[in-house]
Amino acid sequence: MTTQRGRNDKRSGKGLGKANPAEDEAVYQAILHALLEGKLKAGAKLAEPPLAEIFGVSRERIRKVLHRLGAERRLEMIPNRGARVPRPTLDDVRSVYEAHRVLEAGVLTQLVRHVDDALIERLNTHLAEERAAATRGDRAASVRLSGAFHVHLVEALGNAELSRFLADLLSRSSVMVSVYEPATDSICAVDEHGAIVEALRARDVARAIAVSREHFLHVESRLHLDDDAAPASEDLTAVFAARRPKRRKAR
Amino acid sequence: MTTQRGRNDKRSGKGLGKANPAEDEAVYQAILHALLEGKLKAGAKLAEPPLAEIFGVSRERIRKVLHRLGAERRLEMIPNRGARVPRPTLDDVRSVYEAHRVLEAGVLTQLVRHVDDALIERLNTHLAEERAAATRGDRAASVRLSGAFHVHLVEALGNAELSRFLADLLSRSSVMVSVYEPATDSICAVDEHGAIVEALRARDVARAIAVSREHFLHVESRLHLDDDAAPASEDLTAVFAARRPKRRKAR
DNA sequence: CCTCCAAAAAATGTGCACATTTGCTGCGCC
DNA sequence: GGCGCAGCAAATGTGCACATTTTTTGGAGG
Repeated sequence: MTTQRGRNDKRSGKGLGKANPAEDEAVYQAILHALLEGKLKAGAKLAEPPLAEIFGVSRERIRKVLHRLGAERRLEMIPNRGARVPRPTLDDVRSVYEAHRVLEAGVLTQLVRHVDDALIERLNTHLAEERAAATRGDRAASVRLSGAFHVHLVEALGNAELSRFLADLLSRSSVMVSVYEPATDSICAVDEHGAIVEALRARDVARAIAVSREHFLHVESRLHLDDDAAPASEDLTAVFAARRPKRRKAR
Repeated sequence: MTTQRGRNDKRSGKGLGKANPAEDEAVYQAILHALLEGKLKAGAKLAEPPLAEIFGVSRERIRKVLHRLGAERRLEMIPNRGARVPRPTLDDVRSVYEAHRVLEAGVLTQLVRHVDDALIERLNTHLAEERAAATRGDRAASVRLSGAFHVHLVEALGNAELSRFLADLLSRSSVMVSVYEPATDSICAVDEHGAIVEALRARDVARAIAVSREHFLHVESRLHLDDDAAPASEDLTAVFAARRPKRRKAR
């Protein structure tokens, strides 16, 4: 039976089985970036054919990336119905913040056992950067440095698992910012970060945790549903503009 | 160039695009189970063709599952070189245990704020089960219940993110047990679990964390490299025996 | 005008045939 | 006898042609 199919075609092996891992990564990074930057609307559908066209790669390439993002819980995959940008509920967001808060409590508990002057100094250097960014009104840098502070804390433990958890939480919460925008420009207050460092320096676990807890509750309380605030584009072509040559015959 | 492909063949659409999500899941679960049970040797290669033959599914099916397990860091994927069972170093194991310890410290900190009689009662019920299993010498149940205790703790917070982190850590550590066997049958001592519950009941954060910490350090100290202790089978056919009919022509 | 249903269109899922790469074996050469 | 390299076998990676869904469309009936 097996239908000896007649060696149908075989284009001049141009870019066929060409192993190009970098291309996968490029598409992955592009979509991930768009997600993290909040350029994609919350419930938006990410269909394979258009993306394949936009990036100029095969549909399978796109498919693989989409499923990967789904496995990382960055996209919502529904069998036979494709990928969508998740639309987190307010409880989902609170859940992420709470997880971060709980995790940091554990980190601080462990950290007071290992504080040394070098660590305090590194943290203070970071605080100075944060203050500088806040002073000159650089909002983008402030957001970035604010998250980086917590990363510094967990990385001080040198535990890859914990660092990964935090990175996971942070990336998830940055996606959510596009929906539940944390108010105006009042990101993590630098003072609160400073208070954490101060408590660490004093080896005062209870106070460090208390400050950290207040800090997070403070941020959480600012969450509010900001429906129309997200101008995230609807059509994918605009979002991923100029990512790939999009091989048209012209040119 | 564009290769007018000549509609080569088309077998009698037997079971071609047959959507069968359950089959993916079955293969995934089978391999995951073998991994968690420690039935797979530490550095073993998991090649696609043999697995496809064993499970009686297409190679793509296997491939997808393998990559998924790789994304979950349960398998070590090397481009163009396939999947291998990871060979964790002693530091890797310590890292997992430390992460668990830190995480639980945070969980306990948060938990003392929400303890109520119902929770204490549930935990005590669980402790009774653990003691019963220990008394009747049921090692399998003891191991399972011992892990379940920590799951109970984190689930008491009702935070999906944190629960997922713990599940991740637990599944990772159970794989490692096959290499660094935690001594004889001295798993988590029930007494230490009881002491945690007792501290919780008393709303004594510091003591709960201290006990938990001691508990984990206790377990960690028992880790040792047990080279020859793992009789994990080498050939895959034996490991996955009788999983799938392995459709031979003979009915 | 809305609802419901059938047919068409589009999108997702999967097996297969290759291309490419890796691993291995054996033969020649130093 | 060992070392290196050419050739071969096996395994991985990828595009493509379908099958199978899902979604949209269009029209008949209430």
